[in-house]
Amino acid sequence: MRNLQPDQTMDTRFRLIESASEIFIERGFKEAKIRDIVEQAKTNLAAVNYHFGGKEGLYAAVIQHNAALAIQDMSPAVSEARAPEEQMRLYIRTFLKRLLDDNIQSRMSKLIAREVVEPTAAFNLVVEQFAVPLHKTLNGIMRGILGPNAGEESVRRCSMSIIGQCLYYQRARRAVQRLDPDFSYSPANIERLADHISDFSLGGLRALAQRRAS
Amino acid sequence: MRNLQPDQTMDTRFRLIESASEIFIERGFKEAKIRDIVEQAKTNLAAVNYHFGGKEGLYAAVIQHNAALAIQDMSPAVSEARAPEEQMRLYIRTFLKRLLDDNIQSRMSKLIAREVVEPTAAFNLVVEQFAVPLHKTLNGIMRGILGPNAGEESVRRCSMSIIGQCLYYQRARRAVQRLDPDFSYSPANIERLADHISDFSLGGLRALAQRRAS
DNA sequence: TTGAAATTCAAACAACTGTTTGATACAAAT
DNA sequence: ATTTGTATCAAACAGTTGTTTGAATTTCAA
Repeated sequence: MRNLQPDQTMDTRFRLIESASEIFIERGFKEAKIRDIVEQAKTNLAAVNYHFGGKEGLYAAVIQHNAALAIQDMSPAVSEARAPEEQMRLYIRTFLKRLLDDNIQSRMSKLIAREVVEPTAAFNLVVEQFAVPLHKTLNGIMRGILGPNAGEESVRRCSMSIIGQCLYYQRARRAVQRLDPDFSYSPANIERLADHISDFSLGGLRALAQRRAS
Repeated sequence: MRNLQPDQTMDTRFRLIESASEIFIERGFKEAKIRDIVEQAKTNLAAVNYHFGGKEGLYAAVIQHNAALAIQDMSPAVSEARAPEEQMRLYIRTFLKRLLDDNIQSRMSKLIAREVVEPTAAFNLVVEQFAVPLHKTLNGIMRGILGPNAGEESVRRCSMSIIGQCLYYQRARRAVQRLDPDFSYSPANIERLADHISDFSLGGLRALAQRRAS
């Protein structure tokens, strides 16, 4: 049974979750090797099975841990800004930053992105609990721009057009670097990229809204 | 040494390349198991090493073989249509179809898409020889719509916005199905999806072109 | 037909990787 | 101090997977 005193036990658990978070995010569930995780956590190979029952248990703990860290500001994009156009800009900037920066707060977004593109046993949990709400938020913003007459189908496809653009820059990093040698993943350039995706998408949305109006 | 007569040798080589094409495309290089490939090819485990020198050699042969099959109509989008807007529609429809249909002709596009998202040892070859030309074609179309005053950077980002949308529907299939239960990967719906991406992107491009003009 | 080269095959090999084991160390409680 | 439960560790285990081996078979030219 688990012991919550601040002793070595908790330290090992914590160190394991920390290094596992990094390695799962970097390489994905299948390619992440337990031996690499325990080495980085400065503990023994058997520790994963002892504390988490196995690799899958560790992965579940990683999701739970990072969900708790991110839950506070998971969807901050909507409430603050007023016009849906500004909500969208904020949503895109926030999402893209999380996919591409190094913050601990952003880990859950990266885990979700992984599950979306290469599902594991935790797919249903992660999508149901995190991806669906995020998507619903974006759908709401899309509807705000497209207007009340837009069909649900059109709304969802616009959301996916935006998500798709953002994910591309995360998943296809090496190809991006080759196809656009000037491109940099610096914070400043990520801002500029978010602006491009926002401008591009806003143009697309307005065109769709207009077409529907005619 | 290789013998080109139409005997059992060539049959085995051919069957191996065929089943390997399917399995590499379906699961990716790392997850494709030689034992599955040889079983589907109805031959022995050692055949891969005998005929191709190893898994990597087989993968290289798969790329070469499918490149030869697709080379004839790799970039047919540009020449036929006149207006760049129509070129773009055709490009998107063709690319999306190839990513999502079951044609043998489309295999090379799927292999390229895999390399873009999860590079293997063949990344440089594949990107240099196939992805770069495809991208240049699309860049040309983008420039046709954006006008001569658009910066190279803007052109490239628009290309990537389009590619990103298309790749999303291929790579995130399971998430798409969950987030949009009505969505179907039927040929008819793929056409409609291509229309959406085209409309959305055309709106974005026109907005960018206009902003530049002002 | 015969013999050499090419091909196929079952088996073994070797490296990798998640899991289990049994011994040891440590902590807190009686 | 002894006991008990917890934690750590090195080692072994078991399954998977790419590769190699050596014998058997087939092919084909002389």
